[in-house]
Amino acid sequence: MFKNFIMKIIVITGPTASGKSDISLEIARRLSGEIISADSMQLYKGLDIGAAKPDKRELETVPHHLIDLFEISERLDVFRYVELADKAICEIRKRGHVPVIAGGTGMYIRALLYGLDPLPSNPELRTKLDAEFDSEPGFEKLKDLMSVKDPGDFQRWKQHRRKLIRALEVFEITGKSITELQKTWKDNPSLRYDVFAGTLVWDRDELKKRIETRTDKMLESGWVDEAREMIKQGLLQSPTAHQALGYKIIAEYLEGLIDRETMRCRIITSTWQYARRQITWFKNQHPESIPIKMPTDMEKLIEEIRMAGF
RNA sequence: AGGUGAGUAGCUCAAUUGGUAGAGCGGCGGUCUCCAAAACCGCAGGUCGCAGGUUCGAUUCCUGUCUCACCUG
Repeated sequence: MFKNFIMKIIVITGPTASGKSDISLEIARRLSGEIISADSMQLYKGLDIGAAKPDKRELETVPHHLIDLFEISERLDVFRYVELADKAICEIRKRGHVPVIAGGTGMYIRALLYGLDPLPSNPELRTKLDAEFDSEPGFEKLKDLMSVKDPGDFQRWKQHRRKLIRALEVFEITGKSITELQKTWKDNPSLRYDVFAGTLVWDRDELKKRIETRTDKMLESGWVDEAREMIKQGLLQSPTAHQALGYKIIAEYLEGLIDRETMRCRIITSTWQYARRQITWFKNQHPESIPIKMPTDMEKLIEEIRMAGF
């Protein structure tokens, strides 16, 4: 029959504020592509300014996917993202268009490209485990439990509450250690797609400046009001969306605990720390990706992508 | 001008009844398979305001000096 036909996709990643949206929009426009967001927070409705979603004009220029799909009260995870992205890629290819994955959530992108081992999960069990162990005193109990039940994983993650809870979840379902069930990704990095992947790379000081400028822009365009509204809707208590950067800091400002300048500085600092983690991630977890020095020559980049068969 | 207090890591502050100093935050590096804009691990920074004195030895005591804050006039 047909050989396993591997679909071609383009992936543009990079740290926050590196210009992924602009670059991918341009690529999509030129190569009749459609954009799939790879951003854990853009999936949520209402986090518009804070998640730096593309604006109306950009959304009209090129079709976008995996944006505004869920309420902030919903729980999301990598597995769910991969399902959605796979589906979106399929549909775009059916239309004869090129999927352009654009985003900074490295874990989602790596999982999409290299796949996830079929580790089981059970939402009810997980909720129960979280309630029991995801706290300071719970962590102590968890360590005691895991050290006898699953010593291997305990050794591996003994200081990492969340990973230990996940290990316990898998252990409860399968009776096996999660470490045993996971193939190490680096031993067998086989791609699920035929991909052209680029990581946007900036000079550090440049990127810092961009983060500052963008933060100011976000604040000017009403981020505080957006945050007030989302907090009212329960953002801070939400299972996943509460992790979105900045909102917790803005909450402190709204409560009068810090002044506006302090808020601004703290947002910039935590955004920078996030960017650094992303840089580390993309540097070490994505052998498929080539660095794209920014600012880049768009013509040359498009040419390069065309040469790769798009 | 006089009085009081403070001057210790980039920042906020500990400690040493005299034996050359720690923490948090920040910075830097890293980990990462179902909360990842998360969570976790590691590392590097200090001539202890400056100048003298006492002492085997001072960041710690004494004197002077500078800076800052507050108080009095």
